[in-house]
Amino acid sequence: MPELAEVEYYRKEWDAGLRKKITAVELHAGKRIFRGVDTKRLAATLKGAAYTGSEARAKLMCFRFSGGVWLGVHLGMSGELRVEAKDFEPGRHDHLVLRQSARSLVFSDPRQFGRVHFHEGRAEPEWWAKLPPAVTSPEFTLERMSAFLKRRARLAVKAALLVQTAFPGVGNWMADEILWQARIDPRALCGKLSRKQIAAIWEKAREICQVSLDTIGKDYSDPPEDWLIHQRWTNKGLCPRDGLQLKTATIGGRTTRWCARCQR
DNA sequence: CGAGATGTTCGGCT
DNA sequence: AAGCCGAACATCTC
Repeated sequence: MPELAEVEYYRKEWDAGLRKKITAVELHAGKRIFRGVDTKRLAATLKGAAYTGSEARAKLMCFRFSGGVWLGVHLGMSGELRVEAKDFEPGRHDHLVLRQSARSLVFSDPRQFGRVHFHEGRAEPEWWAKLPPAVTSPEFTLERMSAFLKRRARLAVKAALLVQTAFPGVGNWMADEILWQARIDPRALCGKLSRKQIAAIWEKAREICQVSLDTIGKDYSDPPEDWLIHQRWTNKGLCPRDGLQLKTATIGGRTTRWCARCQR
């Protein structure tokens, strides 16, 4: 499920436990989401620490704890964060449970494409510090984005939008949304895009990221009614602009839907 | 029962 | 040699 805005929404779920101490940690050691992590150390370190704050960047969340403890969570394809009762009994896919006196903070992920990061120390860990500039940030300039698309001249634009080093946080539905709003055929090669088209992608990418954060990211409310996402994911699949049946194909290894009339 | 799912990474090919 | 593609990862749902 989670792309940029969904990740921001899930991050805030754990706010219920802010400034409160972790009394116990329960986890499924050896599960894929903990690959590369010393789970014994993680559990021992978090126990007794207070949850002091969090932030989301791209599709990654970072939770901070007293004493210089950093916990990263990537939700992968099927991950979610929840808050449960203090005596909640973890299910099969509840791989990480942080107990507090009044509640349990839960990371659940059936498919386990998600992952947990862990770091102790004063300085930001590399997995958190080394993320590219957010699409909504001033550093995400038209020049920077154009240069990237030029380097990927032989790549379909849909595939380019999924490259996380260039469009951090953009996932499959956002990529389709950007191209639909910018009226560009997802199969178009980056090298063939006009300046005007590149400018449209830049503008729409920034706008869609921001509006998604302000709706889905805020309280999971719906983005504007006329967006493609409502047709793309939940309805029959008609272009919101002209009612034409959307096309479906695999582009960049992912299912892509677009309108053959208004996207060229 | 088989196919596909809002993601990332790796190995192999050009 | 960078860049591109498909497969793999693990599980559930339609």
